[in-house]
Amino acid sequence: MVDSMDNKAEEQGEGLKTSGEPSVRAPRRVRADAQRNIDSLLQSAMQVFAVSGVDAPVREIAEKAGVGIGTVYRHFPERSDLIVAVFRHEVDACAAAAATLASEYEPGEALSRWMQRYVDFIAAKRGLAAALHSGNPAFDVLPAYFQKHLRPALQNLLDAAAAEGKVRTDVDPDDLLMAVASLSSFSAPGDSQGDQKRRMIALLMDGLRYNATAPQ
Amino acid sequence: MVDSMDNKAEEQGEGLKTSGEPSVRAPRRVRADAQRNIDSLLQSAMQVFAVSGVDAPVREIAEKAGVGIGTVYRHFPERSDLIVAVFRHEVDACAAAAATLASEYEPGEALSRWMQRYVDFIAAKRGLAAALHSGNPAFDVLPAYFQKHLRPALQNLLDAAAAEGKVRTDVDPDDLLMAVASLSSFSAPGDSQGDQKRRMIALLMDGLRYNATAPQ
DNA sequence: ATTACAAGCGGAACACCGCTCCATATATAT
DNA sequence: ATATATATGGAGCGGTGTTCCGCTTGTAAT
Repeated sequence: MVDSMDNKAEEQGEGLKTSGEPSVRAPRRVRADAQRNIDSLLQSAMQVFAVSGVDAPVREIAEKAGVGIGTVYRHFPERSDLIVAVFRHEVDACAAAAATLASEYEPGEALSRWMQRYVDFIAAKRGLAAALHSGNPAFDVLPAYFQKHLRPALQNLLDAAAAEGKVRTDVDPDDLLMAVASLSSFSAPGDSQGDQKRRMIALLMDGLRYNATAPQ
Repeated sequence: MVDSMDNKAEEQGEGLKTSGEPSVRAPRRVRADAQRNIDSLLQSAMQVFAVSGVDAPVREIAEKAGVGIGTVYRHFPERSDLIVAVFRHEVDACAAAAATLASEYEPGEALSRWMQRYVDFIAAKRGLAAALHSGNPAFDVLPAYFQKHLRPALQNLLDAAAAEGKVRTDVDPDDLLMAVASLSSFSAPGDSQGDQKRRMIALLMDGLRYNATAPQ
């Protein structure tokens, strides 16, 4: 019952910014108007979640997208499905940013910039992280998705930077992702502006550069 | 409006297991039957939260306690007040365990056992930790309460252990509390039984013993 | 172009939630 | 025994997630 949501429309949610492929596979899977509504819903959900948090009412999202409630539940049978879909979408965007940055900057700089991108991503997902650990089994699949997509992205950046001797070669991307995510959560009481977090993450990045093979 | 909940009944919730004092201060503050209901509510809430998580409906708690919904809201004006009260209660219990253990075991052993107690406490509060970071300002007071009560408890254990040279003297109790709590959250996907967590915490404790002044 | 129909749609309705309100009941001081 | 401040219970309110189903529409075969 939980696993039976594979052929859902979530994967079809292209066209938001990375509409590379026309998203056609099987002969006419989803109707054009339906696809339009799905895109619109993901757009609206992303914005509403960002503003009002993941507890925002479904009706609000439906209204903003200009569709009825029934339409929402046709494509996302449960509220959590919408959340998961948005989360995946943003993970994809963050992973895609790695390739973009790698082509625009030299390896060390690309790595730095992507880490900042990643930190922003985690920070923005504060409310969602709470939902993640709320015991709802619907979110159990997210950590795996998280790791599966973000790990290779970071791996590439690390390899490129390591090839130039900018960073060490013995760091596990998973550890780095987890460590940064972990540091980004659990803020101390007096850390109002997140300064402590920033410092801790900066330190972590310095540790990454420690003992690199060559200064240049 | 948020700050005006000071003279609430939460503090009166004695008699659960540590009914040392009769909890009388001002001449007849709460009626006896009311006190009984408050205790019963805290008991029920603790059990229900443990079983069904902090999202459990208030009606269920009221029913289990054998009181009406109105009674719940008389003593705990908002749902979050009940959660806060239960949380404080369990923090108190955990802090109290420090003194008990200190009197029953030698310092090193007492410290070890209390850390295990603390880990259990954090693990059990998984759902609550999610609520904690959900942005609800009602929970803003909890980290302070957490630190204020648990810190001295741990400090005493550390001092006693340090006096016997069992542990280092340069560890900040807050850092230790935060580190363990942080490690207990954010479980990795493949860490089903929490083995990784246990290992990481054990390592942390070893670090605590590293460079202690004397082997005996 | 017409047609047939699966796919999609909207929103009333339902169950359940947190919370309010107030007529009623009761513990306590006198 | 009486007075009254205090406490109680639950119907009811507004809001939520989710279901259901009659109606609409895109699509493909004709």
